[in-house]
Amino acid sequence: MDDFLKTVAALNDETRVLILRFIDEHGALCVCDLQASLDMIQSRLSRHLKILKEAGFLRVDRKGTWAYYSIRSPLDRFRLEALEEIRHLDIELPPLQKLSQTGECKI
Amino acid sequence: MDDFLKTVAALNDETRVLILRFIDEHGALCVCDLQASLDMIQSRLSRHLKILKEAGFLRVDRKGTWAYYSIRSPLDRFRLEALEEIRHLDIELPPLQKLSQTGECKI
DNA sequence: AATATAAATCAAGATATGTTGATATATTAA
DNA sequence: TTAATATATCAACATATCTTGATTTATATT
Repeated sequence: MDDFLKTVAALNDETRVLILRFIDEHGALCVCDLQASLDMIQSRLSRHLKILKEAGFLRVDRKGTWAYYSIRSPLDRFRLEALEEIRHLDIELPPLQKLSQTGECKI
Repeated sequence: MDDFLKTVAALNDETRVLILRFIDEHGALCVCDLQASLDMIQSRLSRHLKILKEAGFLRVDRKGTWAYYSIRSPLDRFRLEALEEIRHLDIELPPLQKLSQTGECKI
């Protein structure tokens, strides 16, 4: 029950659904990429990324000071169905700003 | 997005998961049946049943003063997957007390 | 119509969750 | 070691959600 509730709680926020969808669309992204792309302050993103990670949706890979978040794989059936459902939502995704790649990352 | 969040918010509560699972197990039940079976006060149940109904999981059929709640059918794919996931949770279901049938319903 | 019963709604308080700005931690480079 | 950068965490506040007991609404019975 706890795992299910944690999973569902993670989905129960518009910000997190957007983050999940955005990472689903673009693959591994670091916090500053997301910050620039989604126009969110860092502490806010960090909080939501942690919740999504602990709910089993995301994984983190550290490369130097960067933390790259990507969709965890494999996802179990329910989480996969949730992600699929999110893919079909009419969400306007802002353009990707990949600052970490161009070295422009100056939060 | 709103529909998805409403659906997910409805699932994001232990009480509602139990109610959903209980009705899924026993079929149509009225509020006083649930009250007796789940040992919850009426206003609490009424609130959660409304949330589950408005999230598309339950339907209501009024018969006299009784309101029978049952799983809405057909369920769309995601809600069905959620229900299936809930079926596989290790939830201890209390025994059914069908007061409305025996005329013992005296809230 | 008056009464009783089942369910819905409301009001108040307690708890949880999200946001922000500030601070702490960790890694890299000079 | 010191400074800089990316990320994580904390504290404070605002908002949302859940619970309970009281009240209201709707239906049925006398």
